[in-house]
Amino acid sequence: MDSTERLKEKGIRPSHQRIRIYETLASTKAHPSAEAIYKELSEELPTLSRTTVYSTLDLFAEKGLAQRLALSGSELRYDADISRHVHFRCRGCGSVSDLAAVRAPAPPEAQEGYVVESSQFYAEGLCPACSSRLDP
Amino acid sequence: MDSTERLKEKGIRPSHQRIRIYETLASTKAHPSAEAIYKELSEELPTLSRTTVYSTLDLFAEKGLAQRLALSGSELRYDADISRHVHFRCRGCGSVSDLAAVRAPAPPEAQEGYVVESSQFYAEGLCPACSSRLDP
DNA sequence: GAATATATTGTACTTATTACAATCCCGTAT
DNA sequence: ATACGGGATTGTAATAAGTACAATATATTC
Repeated sequence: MDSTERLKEKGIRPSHQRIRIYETLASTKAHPSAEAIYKELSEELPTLSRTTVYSTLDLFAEKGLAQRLALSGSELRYDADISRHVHFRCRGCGSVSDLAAVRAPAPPEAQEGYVVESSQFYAEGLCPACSSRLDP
Repeated sequence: MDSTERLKEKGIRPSHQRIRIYETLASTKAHPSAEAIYKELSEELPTLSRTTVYSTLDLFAEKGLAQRLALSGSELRYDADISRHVHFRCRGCGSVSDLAAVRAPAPPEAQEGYVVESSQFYAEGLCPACSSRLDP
């Protein structure tokens, strides 16, 4: 299924900007921030505005087309892979990757009165490159 | 054990500011931000600086005296309860609470080359007050 | 008690994000 | 086809969280 269909399916009007933002997000495993996506697309779409990128990613997260990742780094990161998986943030280089070998916990059941809408499991530490660079 | 001992135990010099910041953090279940702690202590310690609060909380997190919580809200929150438990952020009022009934997952085992130093599991949605206010 | 190290303060700055008003663009009804 | 209306996009300005840094104060060691 192409990106246009994906957006429609989630009730999002598939404008050119939205399609390109989605495709950019979906084509990487780097878990980019809004700024990273903005930079990536700036050449191709010189009039693209930061505000559009921010609000579009926000919309994707609302509509369940992407995950919003709040990690200890400063900026929010996004992931077009909405399957349940564990994220890892390296405090050495700031990169965010998937811990594919780790089974992600199921979303918690709500306690009395709580409505759970999403959940996240993530770890922090050193990635292979940084641990060999900093540790030994 | 008193706060002074706790700080010493973790290799933190127990200055007056640090002790009061720790006690403030330990006396609440609200998971306050640096700013919230700063405001709370400002009356009592009029010369207290934001920078001190930020760097002290950072130090606590480094030394394992507190958990740093990165949630989808804008600011980092802190928790003096370092036991493994699940956090919940309400998108209605922004409050952060513990989901006591939910068993927190164990820290993930590192994949080849990764060094896992900490991990977090959290959920988002509506707290009891907001869900009855917004939903029905 | 002097010398040294560590902690705190205050200010300035950076960076991420949001607010908002103006403009643009697309789909539909005339 | 063309005009209308609403959502989408843009650009600028503002806010808010966090960090850098140099000066000062406080504590610790000799």
